[in-house]
Amino acid sequence: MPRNLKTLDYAILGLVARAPSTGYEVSARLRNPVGYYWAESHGGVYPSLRLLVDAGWVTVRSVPGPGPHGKKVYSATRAGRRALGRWAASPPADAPPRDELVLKTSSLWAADRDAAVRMLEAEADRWEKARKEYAGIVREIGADEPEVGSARWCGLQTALRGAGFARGRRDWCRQVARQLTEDVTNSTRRA
Amino acid sequence: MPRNLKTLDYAILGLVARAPSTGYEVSARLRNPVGYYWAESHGGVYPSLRLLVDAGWVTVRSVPGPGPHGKKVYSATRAGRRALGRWAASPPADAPPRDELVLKTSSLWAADRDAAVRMLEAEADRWEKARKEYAGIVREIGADEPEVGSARWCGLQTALRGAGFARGRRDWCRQVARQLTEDVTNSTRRA
DNA sequence: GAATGCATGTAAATCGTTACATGATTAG
DNA sequence: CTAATCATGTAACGATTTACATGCATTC
Repeated sequence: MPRNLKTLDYAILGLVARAPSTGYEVSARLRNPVGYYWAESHGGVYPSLRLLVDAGWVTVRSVPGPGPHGKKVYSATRAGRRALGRWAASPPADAPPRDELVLKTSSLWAADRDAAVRMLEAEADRWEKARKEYAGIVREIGADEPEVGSARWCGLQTALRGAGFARGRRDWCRQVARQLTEDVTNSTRRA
Repeated sequence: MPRNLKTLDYAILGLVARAPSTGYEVSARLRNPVGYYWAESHGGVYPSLRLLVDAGWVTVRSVPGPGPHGKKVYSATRAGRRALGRWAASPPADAPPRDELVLKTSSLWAADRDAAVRMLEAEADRWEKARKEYAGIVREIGADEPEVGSARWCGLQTALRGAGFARGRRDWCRQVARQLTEDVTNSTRRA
């Protein structure tokens, strides 16, 4: 067996299992929509596709196309779809959380009060924008009333989670900022 | 100037700015509580501390202690605290989201229905546990009514965010699982 | 006296990003 | 005819993790 599979490999397998694609298309979908919940750059795409082919989970079909290397369309095999399903239903690893905003918040006591408030308000705006974007996707997919358990329904669920996350974060930013501003007002009045 | 600073460097600066610590203590706090929002392993701690000292943001004091290297206590300088504050109030980079659970959910259409439901319910339980843990921290810090803008107040805000995140995720897992089970029931009845 | 915890540090391996290199096709 | 897009791939660099290596102090 070759190197063991990384999360990116399964992300790519999931894409070609939904629809046969070229590596280029995989890269594009990896940015959007996959990038919303699993962002990774394109560097590993072609090696990963080769690996999936070696594992027998994906097949390639070379067709004439642009560029010096032609064009290759990748599709998932039945074994690939089964492997994808097994992986998807297996418990996710404790995701290493990497939340720079929260980390920064934990050191905000060392910052200038106004600068902190400005940062938090800007973040609140950012997440409100993100929330709207997710809500749009939810409306779009939801309009079709996709069958429960279908691929589109899965996409709807992930967008719903995105919207919930963005809303929660927006509200949190606003609350933290409000406390900071109200405290400034009180101190000024008291002084 | 040496290599430019990484997020880990600021995380460590934030720790020694709160309280003078040894590298070992920094490692421990990096797991808990920092690990809740910025998990990273200990490999880079000592190089990072050296870097912070070189930058003039942290000072070392060697004291006799266990081990072949003795013991070194690191503290932040005033310049270090100012740098920390500037960093904390600067807008966070678009964090590349890495949410394995959501990624898996997007491929759940390929999975066995029961296995999917089991996974989601297990995740819901996990996040309910996490939520309780965060709620306990919130109660603990909140009991002191820390001054707005203080270091402890910042810790309270991060714990509140953790609790909100865990609650949102728990509810989402439950909803997705419920839809999946109810659909199975309907199909069975109809059949 | 054995295990655990404190304490420092390094090295190798892996993982991921960015930049590079090439070139056909299509739209303006 | 020029720019953008489609398309494949590699190489170098940087960041992270894991494993290693050492040894004092304390508790059981």
